[in-house]
Amino acid sequence: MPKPAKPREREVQAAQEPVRFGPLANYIGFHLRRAQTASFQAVAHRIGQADFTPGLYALLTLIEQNPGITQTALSRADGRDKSSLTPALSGLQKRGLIRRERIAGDKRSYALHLTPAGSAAAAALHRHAQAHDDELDRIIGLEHKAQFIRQLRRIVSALSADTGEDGPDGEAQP
Amino acid sequence: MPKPAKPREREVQAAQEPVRFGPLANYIGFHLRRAQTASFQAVAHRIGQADFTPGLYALLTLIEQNPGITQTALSRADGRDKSSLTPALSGLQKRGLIRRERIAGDKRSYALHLTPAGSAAAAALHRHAQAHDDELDRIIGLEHKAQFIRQLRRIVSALSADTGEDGPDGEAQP
DNA sequence: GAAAACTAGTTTGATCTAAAACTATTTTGA
DNA sequence: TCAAAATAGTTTTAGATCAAACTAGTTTTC
Repeated sequence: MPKPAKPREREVQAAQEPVRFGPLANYIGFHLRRAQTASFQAVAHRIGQADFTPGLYALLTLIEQNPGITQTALSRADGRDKSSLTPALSGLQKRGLIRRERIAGDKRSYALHLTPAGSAAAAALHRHAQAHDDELDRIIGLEHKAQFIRQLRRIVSALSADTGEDGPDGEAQP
Repeated sequence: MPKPAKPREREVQAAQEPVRFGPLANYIGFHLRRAQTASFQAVAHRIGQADFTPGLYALLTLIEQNPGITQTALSRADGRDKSSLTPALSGLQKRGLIRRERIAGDKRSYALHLTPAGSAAAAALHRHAQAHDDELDRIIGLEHKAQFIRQLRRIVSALSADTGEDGPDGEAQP
């Protein structure tokens, strides 16, 4: 990502610094995407050294918190399509971080577990994630954090209501 | 997106409704991604009939608001890498929605403009976008909207500070 | 007790994305 | 001035994502 480095004068208005956002400036969706992208990139750079992405971290954590979870339940919890999980989980398995066990009563589904290596990786990633979220906490302000997360969750549950999804209803605030 | 349809009892804890989110429950970044995904999908379904994506809509609007903008400036304003814009803009040009004019003083860059067809498409999309954002407004509450957007923008500008990006500083609230 | 409907997971196809390498041009600075 | 550094945009590469089609196994229903 190259620094913009003082752009020179131009006859074309738009090449200058001040860009007009028009209706986008008032759209929650637009700012949501920009904030998410920025956050994603920041974490990705933090944990990219260890060959992880924020998405893989979320999978490891959800499996850690819910040993034996199935892929479909994991997909719902993570808000990603189950077909997206297939290659991600294969990768984690190939790296020896998770196990997939057949469930006795149902030969269709797998029970997912972390391996010891997976637990270790998760522990290391938690530290990075915590550091990143501390930064976000500073940006948002701890006194606003609870409400901010509540608002984000409300968006998730309201917009995916028609798809029957459950919003993250875990333990909310410390 | 299939409805989950009342899951039956299982011996595996995790297949049940209540999924534990652990540290993720308190991570702004996690909820940010989930909210953004949900919002993106909702808009995509709305405007998908017309073969548009939220990303294409943002490009059209930014070009509409900043006639003659260059691709690099557009990339910065939209928060996406310029290489991502190349195919998107080629598509818009092929569909006759934008023009790319060589800039007199600089043979490297293009000045982007909407065609009349592009303006018409943008107008139609604005209606969809407005409808979607009205829904988000209801979810967040108009009395909280300004602060919510301010928080999202703070995340963008704080996290991309090292990359030299400018946060969206357009006209803020109505 | 089958046939039909449903569920779990994978495969395939189409998009979208960032990053790095590359070409062409412009600016800088010694 | 002219070589080096910087900038605009494209190409290439690799990876992620969803949706739909598919396979295999399970439940429902008549």
